[in-house]
Amino acid sequence: MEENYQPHEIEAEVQLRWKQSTTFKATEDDSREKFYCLSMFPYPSGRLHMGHVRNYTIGDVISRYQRMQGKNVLQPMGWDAFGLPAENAALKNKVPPAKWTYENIDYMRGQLQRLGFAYDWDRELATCAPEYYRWEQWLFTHLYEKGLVYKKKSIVNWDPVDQTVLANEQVIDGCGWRSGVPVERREISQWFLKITQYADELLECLQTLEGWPEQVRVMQQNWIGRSEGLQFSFDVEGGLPCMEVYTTRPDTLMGVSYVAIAPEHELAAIAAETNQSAASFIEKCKQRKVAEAEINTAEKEGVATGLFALHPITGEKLPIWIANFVLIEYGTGAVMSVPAHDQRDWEFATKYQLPIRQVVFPKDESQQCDVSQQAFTEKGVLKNSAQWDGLTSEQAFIAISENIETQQRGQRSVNFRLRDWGISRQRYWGCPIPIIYCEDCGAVPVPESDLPVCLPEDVEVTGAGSPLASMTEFVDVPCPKCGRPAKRETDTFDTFFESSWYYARYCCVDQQEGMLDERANYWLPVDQYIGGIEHAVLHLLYARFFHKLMRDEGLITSDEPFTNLLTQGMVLKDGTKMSKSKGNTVDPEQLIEKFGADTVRLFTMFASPPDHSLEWVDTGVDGSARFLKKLWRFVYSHCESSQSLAGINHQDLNTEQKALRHKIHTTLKKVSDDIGRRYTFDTAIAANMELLNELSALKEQSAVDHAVIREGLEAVVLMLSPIVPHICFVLWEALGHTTEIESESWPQYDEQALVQENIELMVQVNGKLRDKITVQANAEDEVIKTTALNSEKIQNHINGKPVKKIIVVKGRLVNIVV
RNA sequence: GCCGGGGUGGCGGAAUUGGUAGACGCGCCGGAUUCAAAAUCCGGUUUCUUCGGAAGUGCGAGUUCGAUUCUCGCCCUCGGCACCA
Repeated sequence: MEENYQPHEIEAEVQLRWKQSTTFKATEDDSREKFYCLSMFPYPSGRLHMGHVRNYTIGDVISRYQRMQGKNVLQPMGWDAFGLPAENAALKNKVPPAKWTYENIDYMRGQLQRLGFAYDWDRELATCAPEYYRWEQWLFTHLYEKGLVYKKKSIVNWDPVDQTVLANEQVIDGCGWRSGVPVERREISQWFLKITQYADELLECLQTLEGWPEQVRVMQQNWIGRSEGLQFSFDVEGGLPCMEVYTTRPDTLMGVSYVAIAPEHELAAIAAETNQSAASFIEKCKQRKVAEAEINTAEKEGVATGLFALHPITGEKLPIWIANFVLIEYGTGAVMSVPAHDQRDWEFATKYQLPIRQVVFPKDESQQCDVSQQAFTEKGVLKNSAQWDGLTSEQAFIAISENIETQQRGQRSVNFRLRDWGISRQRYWGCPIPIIYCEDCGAVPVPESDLPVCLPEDVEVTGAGSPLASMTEFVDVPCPKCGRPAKRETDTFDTFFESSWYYARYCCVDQQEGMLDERANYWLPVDQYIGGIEHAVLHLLYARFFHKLMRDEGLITSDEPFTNLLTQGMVLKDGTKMSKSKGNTVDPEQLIEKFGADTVRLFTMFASPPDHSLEWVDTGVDGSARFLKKLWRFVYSHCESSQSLAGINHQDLNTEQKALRHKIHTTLKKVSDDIGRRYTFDTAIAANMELLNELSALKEQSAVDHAVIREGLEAVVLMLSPIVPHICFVLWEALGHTTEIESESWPQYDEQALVQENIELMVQVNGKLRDKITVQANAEDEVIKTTALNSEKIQNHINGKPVKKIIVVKGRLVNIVV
């Protein structure tokens, strides 16, 4: 063993040993409990950032700990390789996206390997490889046959110069981020996946995900947005088609004073034929942007159509208004407006002087309620509501709904905020949608035998639209049905498509005959998933949806993909998120070069618990490096010592030795809980630092001293091995072991060493700490009370006052109340 | 606006079930070693103090023998969602 810690030498050497021994290769084994630990795979952007390092270190610590628990652990890694940055880089550097991506993957794989993560690299996958994406094309065609896929027109941001759809984030001040020209709202035909058909199950299963953070479950719940209400129709004057509305407050039906429709509603178009102001208002709304934030801040505006709807109970004529706040996508695109009981309706009514009719009043009559100031949106008791007067909102919900149902005018129904998932992207670097358009046969899915539809990789990206559209060798194909000339779809899948099922593919990455095989059922569901909170809704919802699609395709048996979810906090510097644009990034590679991988791993785990944000402090890294040096030198001097090594018989130890063993085993107990249950790696590390401090405080004078210190050092090395695996690998061998530390079990604490003869108790007077006493661990309460009262300091604080009560908390404290 | 985190020394943070507030680390101060420096080691480090103590976990109340922890009302901050009828 070298006298000084040389991280770079030992890390390279240990990594080679792991590779030679195929230590982390995972194989299905029914005789052992499996543990599938997965960190969200990276986009190959070029180099790792600190967020990656933190994410993957957390996963690695959990994986290595579970391995020491005797579990059969799978920890894979791969690449979320399709996406827009590759096209941007291509434009900038004149490199094809495929080349750029594969080079980045090679570089970043090297970085991950230098960090020593215990991945089974045989299962590595990249989503841009045809062997991978062919199976999602296959699934898509199956979903098409099942009717879970459809094509419809939807409104998008269209950049007229770049000839492409832009994401909302790419529209800056209403203009394309690169072209700088105003974007248009354009209706484009796109493919959709019927995620709404799974809305109920996606919502219900959230309750079973007890291993997920409450925050993420709530976010998904809100996103799915289930509501119960009544859908019914208004007759419209003049023989026009009747108008469907949806409301969650049927109890307010008698307070309706107008009806509002979306500018895209069919009645709006009818009105526009004769009403010039309606026509120009609809035109104005078309100009507005798609970005929802813009819509929200826009002032409520509308125009009367001149048309009238008839109230389903009273027959009263209600004006129909076109309003910019009514969304065509939600419900029926039309709402019954009750200004007295809905704040939006109230604002609109106030602006256009429409009547405000209060029909619900507070249950508590003393409660203030003035609908001329604002809407009263709470539930209450009905008045001004004909036969329903006196009913509560809850009773009226049922009674009024039943009335409408009896009239056969509508029915109670459930609505979701969730909309179907638009998966078409007019972009090049993605998975081709396996569809062929034939003039006679329409949209025809590519037959299974013709899959995969490979994306041509050697292309020139110009920035104007997708290069696929102009590649006749890609586009021109015979129709699979009739054989006549047809055109291939040139849109690609949203890249969330690839990331929705990669976790399953890792289980059987070499399977060439099918999407998944029986090995997926061995490993799934993922026992521990780790990633950023930014994926709380999109990725984690799509993956749950895909899991159910694959289940219903008969590919897997479980209902949910991820049993436990850990959302790691952001890496901050100077109080804000590390990012290139802010110029406050820290390059992990430079840190590894300076300190070695173990120090970087140690610091990222030590600085804060994984689910909190991590404040990066450069000098903090020095502390972690110092600790590892200290550990190394301690083991070195221990091993160089000429002291012989005795056996340990706890009963025969002296007080100091017993105290040290007590520290060793309480630390073992605490760290097992910190790493195994709490995932607070920071406190686990702190406890080991404390233990090492105490071990080094003992002046070694005997073979038994030497043995107790040896026991402590071995415990520290084993406990830290999931966090800093390289140094622990070497120290374990230095401590005389001939087997690799990766085959060791997690150390167990010795109950006998936890027992103490004497314990220290806090003594409080009126809840304030005044003294400490030492008593026998098994002392009776009476003895403890007497000892506490005998203390001189305590007597000073009691100061002759009568003692009212003495509270003894076993093993902790005594509180004397005077 | 709604939902969810969070607010503790100079700094990152600990205190797991209501029971020693400030573990561990950084920084700083003092000392040892050194020709000197780096590195290393030892000691100190919440504030105030008449050196007896006193106060102290965003602010204000409350429950309790005892509150960083529980309840109520505020303030600040971070994150998410947002015209969803």
